[in-house]
Amino acid sequence: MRPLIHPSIEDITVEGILHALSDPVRAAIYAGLAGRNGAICSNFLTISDRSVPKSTLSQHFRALREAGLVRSERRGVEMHNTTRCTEIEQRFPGLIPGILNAHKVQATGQPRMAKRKQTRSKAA
Amino acid sequence: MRPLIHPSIEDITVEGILHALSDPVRAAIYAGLAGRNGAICSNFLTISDRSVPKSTLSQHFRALREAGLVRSERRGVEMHNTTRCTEIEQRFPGLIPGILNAHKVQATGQPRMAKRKQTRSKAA
DNA sequence: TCCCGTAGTTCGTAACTTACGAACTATAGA
DNA sequence: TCTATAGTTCGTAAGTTACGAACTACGGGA
Repeated sequence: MRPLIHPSIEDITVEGILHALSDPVRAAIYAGLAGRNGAICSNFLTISDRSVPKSTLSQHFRALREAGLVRSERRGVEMHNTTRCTEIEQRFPGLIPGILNAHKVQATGQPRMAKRKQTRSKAA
Repeated sequence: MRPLIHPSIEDITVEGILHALSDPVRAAIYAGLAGRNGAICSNFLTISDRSVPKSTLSQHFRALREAGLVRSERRGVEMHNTTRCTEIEQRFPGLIPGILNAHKVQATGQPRMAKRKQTRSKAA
């Protein structure tokens, strides 16, 4: 089994991060990891009411890891994953919060359709 | 020639935005558009010291447009393109600035490698 | 009105990427 | 050692992307 690849902070690219998080499953996994403080892969076999095959899940974790978003560590038979958001925040301030917030807005449908609440922007 | 497709603001997705901007050429085009206030496609036939074929460029503009990032308008024989960042900022606050800033950080190699300039953060 | 030049689009195809099942490796515990 | 659990890798089918060639759209003469 080939060793886990974790890019050093200065090798992390914006393109890599955006690409990794442009997939809805990976974005959900990442948001899930950021919510708790770490989790094992199999916690995400079901995510957003959708079941994800084990092999696909493994590839998604690899993508997140190699983009530098996640740190994975073997603990016995399990793989423990945590986000690297503190590091990334230092290198690219505002990037991850902006993305996570946008995903949240989209999921909860906030500005979406402006449910008769509409921050009273020029009531025209 | 099929008509230009501009998604309405509530149909714009985070995944779409991230995917569109995860391509270095598209990210550069978008940053270029955000810098000036609008430009025509052929302004980007050369970008980041790299020449981009016309057909590829056209596809990139289509991708940006259909992700909701750019508005294109025919003006005579040219296509005038502007970013939709004000709209997007309302729906996904902080997303676009975070991404643009991250690209800038990466391009100017700020935290990256800390070229002996290093904003004198704890001189250790 | 016709013709030409410029700006951008579409089509076809070759190259690349992704998803997932089957078969595998790694570890813990009995 | 045997078994169960957790995750990885491989092969392949399906999807996506890049780019040249051929096209459409528009403006400006003559």
